[in-house]
Amino acid sequence: MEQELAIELEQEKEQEQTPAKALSQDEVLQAALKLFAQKGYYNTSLIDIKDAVGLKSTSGLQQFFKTKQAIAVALHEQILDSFSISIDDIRRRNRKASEQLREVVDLLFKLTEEAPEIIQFLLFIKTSDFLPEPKPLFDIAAFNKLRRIIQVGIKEGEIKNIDALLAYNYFFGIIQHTLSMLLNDSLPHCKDNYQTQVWLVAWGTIAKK
Amino acid sequence: MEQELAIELEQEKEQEQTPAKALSQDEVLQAALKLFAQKGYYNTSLIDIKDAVGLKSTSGLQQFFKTKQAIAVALHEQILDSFSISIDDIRRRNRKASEQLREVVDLLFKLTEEAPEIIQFLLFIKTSDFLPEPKPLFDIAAFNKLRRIIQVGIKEGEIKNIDALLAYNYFFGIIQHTLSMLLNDSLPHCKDNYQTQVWLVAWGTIAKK
DNA sequence: GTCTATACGCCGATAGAC
DNA sequence: GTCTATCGGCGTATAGAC
Repeated sequence: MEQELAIELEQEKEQEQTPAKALSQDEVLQAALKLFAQKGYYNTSLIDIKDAVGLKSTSGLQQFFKTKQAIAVALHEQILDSFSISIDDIRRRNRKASEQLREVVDLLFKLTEEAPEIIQFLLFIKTSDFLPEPKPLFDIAAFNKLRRIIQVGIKEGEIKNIDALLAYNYFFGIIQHTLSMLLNDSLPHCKDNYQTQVWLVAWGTIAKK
Repeated sequence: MEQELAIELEQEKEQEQTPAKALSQDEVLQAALKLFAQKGYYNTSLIDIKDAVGLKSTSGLQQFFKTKQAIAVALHEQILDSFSISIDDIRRRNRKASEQLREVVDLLFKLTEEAPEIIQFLLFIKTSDFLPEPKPLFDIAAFNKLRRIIQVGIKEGEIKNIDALLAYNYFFGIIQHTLSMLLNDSLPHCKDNYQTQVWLVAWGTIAKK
């Protein structure tokens, strides 16, 4: 009896390779992010998520998030907010639109290398999968900040005097498509090469000649 | 008795407002296309589809397609094939890469106006939703034909001497992003305006100056 | 041959007891 | 936090009505 109990405790100890703490909300989000990015929202079940964080039952997730949808929504907000903050930071540290956009592009490429799931989620997740009605572009803070950069660039004479939305479209159309191909392994990953080259072309579509 | 029969025949006749036939495979595909484009693959149930084609039971769909997945696959093939054929036609009728690409762009804009579901499906559906393993880009005939146009353009000196994949990336990055915004109503629909303007910018990224 | 009604099996999300 | 139970929805299979 006592032995059996000891063994059970032993096993329990081994399971908790994570030293002491139980489980943090952020671990759940991180695990979900990976899974959503890999397999998509609908192909990811709560069972997958609970496995990824080493829980025995999906019920354990409920302390953090009531529903699977709530996980995706939280993730979405967190990533967009974080990106938005990065943009603020970039705008603070640089004055010219060209510099700001260059840093944004650098950030996106860096993330694509180091945390592809984030880019996957940021650019290619269909929010309609987990949001009742997809948020219009203009309600997204990060988008508006990028547009702002372009508007200022136009006013300051750095960027061609065209509709800011069109300019956004040209510039980020190229960037986004490039990232997409990188994520697919359709383009080889010698990043330093592209990064400058792609930047030059994208900037060339909107720069005042 | 005879009267009843007569009435029944009468009713039957009225039901068949579609002259004679009951339900065609293409009707199913068309209905599914609309639904998939609107709500996505997973948010569309067979019940939605059967409602859309006016059936009383989902079983009626099985005469055409064994499974829901089979519907999506058939749709995917049909659209890609049709697009591929259009490209062949365009290549036959034009000799210069610039003319060919211009016509491809015109076609895409036209479809975006007249049959947005097709563009939605063509450009923005995640094939991994219904294909066990997503087809690599290089196995898609239409993609390779577009790339071919660019390769020839490079050889003939029309297009800058850069990697054909990168050129594809620049050109269609802009086009695709534009179509995406049109589908979202993020860009107003005064197409004649954009179409030429967007084309010029996209072509400018790859044209030999 | 074309469609309906019904039923089965499965899985996922959620709630409650322990 | 875990386990168990429930509930609902979906895709699919079958048998039969017209």
